[in-house]
Amino acid sequence: MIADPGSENVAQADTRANGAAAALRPLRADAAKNRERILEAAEATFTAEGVSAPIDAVAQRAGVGVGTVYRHFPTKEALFEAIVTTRLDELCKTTRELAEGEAPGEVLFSFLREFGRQASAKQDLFDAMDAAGLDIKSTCAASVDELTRGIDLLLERAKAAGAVREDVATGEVMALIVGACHSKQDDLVCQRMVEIVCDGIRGPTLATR
Amino acid sequence: MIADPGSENVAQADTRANGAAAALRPLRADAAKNRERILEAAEATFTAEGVSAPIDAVAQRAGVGVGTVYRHFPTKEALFEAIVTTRLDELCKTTRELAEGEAPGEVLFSFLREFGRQASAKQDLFDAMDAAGLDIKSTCAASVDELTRGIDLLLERAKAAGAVREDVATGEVMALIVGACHSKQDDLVCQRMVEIVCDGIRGPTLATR
DNA sequence: GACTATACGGAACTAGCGTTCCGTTTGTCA
DNA sequence: TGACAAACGGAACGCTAGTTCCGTATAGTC
Repeated sequence: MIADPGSENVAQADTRANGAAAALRPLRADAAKNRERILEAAEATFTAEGVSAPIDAVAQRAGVGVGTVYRHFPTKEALFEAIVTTRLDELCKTTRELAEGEAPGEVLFSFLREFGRQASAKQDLFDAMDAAGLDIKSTCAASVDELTRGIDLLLERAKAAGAVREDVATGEVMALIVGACHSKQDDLVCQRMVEIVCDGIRGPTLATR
Repeated sequence: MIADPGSENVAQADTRANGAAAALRPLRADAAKNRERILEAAEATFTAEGVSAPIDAVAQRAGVGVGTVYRHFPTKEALFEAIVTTRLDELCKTTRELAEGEAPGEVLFSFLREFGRQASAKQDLFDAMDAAGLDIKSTCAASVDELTRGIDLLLERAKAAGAVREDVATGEVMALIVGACHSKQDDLVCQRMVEIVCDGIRGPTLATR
């Protein structure tokens, strides 16, 4: 179940409606239901097959025609963004909730575990991060930026508490976690890799550097 | 310059020649030169643009027609494999050379640095590892397996010397390095990420675990 | 120099996928 | 219940990229 980023039951993406004047007209009941179905089907499809899955597959899973998909989302990219933005925003919320925690080191590490869990379960998240690194023009960029700021806060606090070495950057940590969880391995293996990364960014090791 | 994995100047891939009987006939001089050109162009193209670069781009860079490319390599995949196999085999050779080294810990880490350097410079290598994780039927799989065994040896020695914790697996290390270097960042950032991974697999940290 | 197997070039074919178009259906409201 | 705007379905279009085909060119040989 995916919530609209903005208000509900509003034909935000319907570019085929009568221009800008109709932009805020409420959706008809069947249209609202279909929009929801499409979002759910798209999430399931992209999660399972990655962003390269064809729109037809999404439409079929949602039980609608492709035309209906395009009525709600003007391009495939727009559909993708609607999903990923939601997911990124949820992760953002998690950083804000965690930021209040008392042990900044453990706060950071448990967030990174959650981040890894999501990146490994949802192929599309990885794809989104990937795309964000390549071209910034995507609408997801705003959400990625906000998430980056959220993680940055957790990281700075952990550094201040001495739980993490000073010389790691937020982008590096994000790239490491996402990269680790990209090679579709067992969830267990992903968890272990995340732990290795966490250990890597802790304070100095016993071994000679 | 890419060497053929097997013998030289042999029409190994020319499926359009007169069947199996002609399989080992020496290539004509111009054909041998073109084959070499195609391999070089393909390496440059895939390195720069990833595996999704069209065959036309390779042909154009090589200064030949697409038909000529297909005369030498029956599919795009075959061309890709010819290149990646060569690169993987070189990395394998590196593991064997390093295996003789005296400080197993440093041996492993310097190999991982080299591995990361290659993965970050050559997008195609990443793609190859990616594909290998998904479907094993590819011919690259043999080379990936051999490389895995080579790294496994280095890792076991490093463990035996106490330079690396016992609970990391070869596949994890490989996935971490490749993953870290995938998100096309600066070379410098990649190096830093590799160092973080190296630290992560060293012995226990000073921080509480 | 002539002959032939080998190799070449690139137009044409094929397949997949994003997107559009338009005739048909349906929810909503008077 | 009838009218109409809103929404639907899916065939059709256009583009990209992999692969094939065949007429032409040429290296190698006698």
